[in-house]
Amino acid sequence: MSTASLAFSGAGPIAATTRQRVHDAAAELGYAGPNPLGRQLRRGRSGIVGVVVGDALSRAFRDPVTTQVLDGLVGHLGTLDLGVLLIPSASGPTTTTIDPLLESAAMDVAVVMWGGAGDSPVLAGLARRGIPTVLIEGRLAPGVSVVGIDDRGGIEQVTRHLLDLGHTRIASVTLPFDHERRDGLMTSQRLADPAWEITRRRLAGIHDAGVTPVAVYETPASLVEHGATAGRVLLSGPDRPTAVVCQSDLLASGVVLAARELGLRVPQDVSIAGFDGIDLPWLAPDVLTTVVQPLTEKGATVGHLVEDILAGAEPEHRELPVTLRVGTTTGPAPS
Amino acid sequence: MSTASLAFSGAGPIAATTRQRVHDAAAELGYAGPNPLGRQLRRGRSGIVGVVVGDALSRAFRDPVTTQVLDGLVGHLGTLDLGVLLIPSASGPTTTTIDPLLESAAMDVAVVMWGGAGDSPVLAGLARRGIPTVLIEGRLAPGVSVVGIDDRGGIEQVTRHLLDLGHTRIASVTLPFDHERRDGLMTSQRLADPAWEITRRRLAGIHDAGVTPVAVYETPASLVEHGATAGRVLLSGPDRPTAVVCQSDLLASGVVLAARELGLRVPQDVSIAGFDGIDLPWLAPDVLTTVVQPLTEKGATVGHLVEDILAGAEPEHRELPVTLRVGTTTGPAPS
DNA sequence: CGAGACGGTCGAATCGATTTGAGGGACGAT
DNA sequence: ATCGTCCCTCAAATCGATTCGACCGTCTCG
Repeated sequence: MSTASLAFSGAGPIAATTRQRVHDAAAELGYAGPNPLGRQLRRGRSGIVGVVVGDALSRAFRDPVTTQVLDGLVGHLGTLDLGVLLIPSASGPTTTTIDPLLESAAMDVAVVMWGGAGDSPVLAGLARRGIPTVLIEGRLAPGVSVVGIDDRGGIEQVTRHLLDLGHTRIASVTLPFDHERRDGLMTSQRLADPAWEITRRRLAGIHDAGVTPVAVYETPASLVEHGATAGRVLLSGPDRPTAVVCQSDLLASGVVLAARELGLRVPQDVSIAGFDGIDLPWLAPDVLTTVVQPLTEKGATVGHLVEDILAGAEPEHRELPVTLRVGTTTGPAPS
Repeated sequence: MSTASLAFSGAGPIAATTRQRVHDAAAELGYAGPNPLGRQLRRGRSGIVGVVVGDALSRAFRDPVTTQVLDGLVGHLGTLDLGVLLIPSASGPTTTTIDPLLESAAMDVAVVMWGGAGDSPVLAGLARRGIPTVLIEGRLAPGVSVVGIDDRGGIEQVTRHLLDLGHTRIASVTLPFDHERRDGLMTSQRLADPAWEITRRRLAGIHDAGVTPVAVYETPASLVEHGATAGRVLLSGPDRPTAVVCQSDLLASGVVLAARELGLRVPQDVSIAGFDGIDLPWLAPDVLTTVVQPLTEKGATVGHLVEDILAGAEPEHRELPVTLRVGTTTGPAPS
């Protein structure tokens, strides 16, 4: 029945009386409105954006960075009547198993958060299915859109801030280097070449400022507890660094907690800086010195790219700016 | 082409040579595999479970309770090849606007988190579309499945724990009473009847223990900062309570921070208890006394109910147990 | 040697909404 | 009064995979 379609969609010209008649009949027959599947098949569009979260959801969701970007994305997609389908991707060390959803779920566009390495089986799978992809914080690649930030420049900026304060013994706590997600001080060999782009760039930022970290600690995930572990190791050894540059705010918070635990005053005894600019209400009265990235806007930007792609635009790369926010956790180097 | 279907699905009997021939032809034509929309239409199933989050995503995701349940749910649904579609539902005070996704997205079952009141337009909309619904922590209603916990009993238990420690002046910090989400001390009038089931039940638990709170503070959301605000008010007034029972761990953490801020020792000067049993690594060295609910299992239980519903089972109600975990934030009442 | 059984292949109908194009009715204008 | 136009209604084709049933070839057993 084509008239019924018009009656519900309200698209074509239709008499009010006819529409009413259709609606009455529908109610009588217990018809609950158009079946979305039919519409989607006809349109050739599912109205669904798959969001591939490159980590166990439990862990990814504990990071406000992920959730805030997701919020910005959902917010923008909502205005376009696009839904977000959550696709976990447990990319274990050697696991090549791809979530079946990635293989078979209907989606018009895919968004990959924490894309990691460029050779990811996730990206390969999406490419094979011919699904346009937007990457968040990944390596630039042909055919996919990428939204990133100037994290290298941001880290350089915060490192210079520490140099200006007179620090010379600077350590760093990093995000995972690769899917192995090790926990511990870095060997110079492994240090050479992180497989994960984000870790590599943020590490490079320190060198851009002309600094070679006195120690580098790799954590298995951006979580407070891992930051605390790192902090205990870095701050209790001999030749304690006077400043610690962390690749995320959660890690930095952990280091702050470890410092407090060890009886060190922040920032008198040790300066600690983070990255991301998330809310840390429980760190009060301290305010973390950090590089603020526009998280919600990042999500919204991804949404815009998705919109453009659906409108037929070419893949594109966008880089968002970051700003240094000086808080109370960094101060002059102890003399 | 029906043979092609068989070749890809591998379901029916098919000769290896034919399958190979089909695959070759597919590769040559640039055919990327079966279109999920066709399959879904034919099957009459979309393979999608809509998850309605009853709050702004940014806020909901900041609460580990939500994300952990979601993780448990996604984990179980993943084994069933079901995808999770995120549906925000900005239920403002008087807002009746329903997210268009709720009206038009394809989903086989809906899960409503933080369902709130039973008269929710969300539930009404789902019922009208005839979509089976699983409610998390909502009011029992005919036709919908509900997964809940014995929070009333849990609160009673933790209140008795405080009574045993000799406390008599007990205050409470609550979740929102309704969509107004007020922030402040409760008037006895409003206190009478919280519209939101979860708040009502947890409040009732205190009374079950034979206690009438000396003060009740309503917060606009389960977040650390709101707990801190509540703590500052409750703990700085005259006739300071010696114990505070909070309806969530995040709220309790905020109260702990407020107490520290005011120079009060926990638990010597004031005992503080929470609810949920989430990880609070940054509260160290304190361990929150709290009522632990099995969050991941709760999500998995919802997943099971979804599975059963898709298999044709009737709506069902499940209640999960809670356990009291005594930490370092409660102690004998000051004399 | 013939008939039945079986494995494999293919055609056609189906799921449900959309959309195009044709047809019919009513009203206004000449 | 008749023609033209406009507005509405409706039939039919389409999107793509699935599935039932028909058909054909071969193999086996009597």
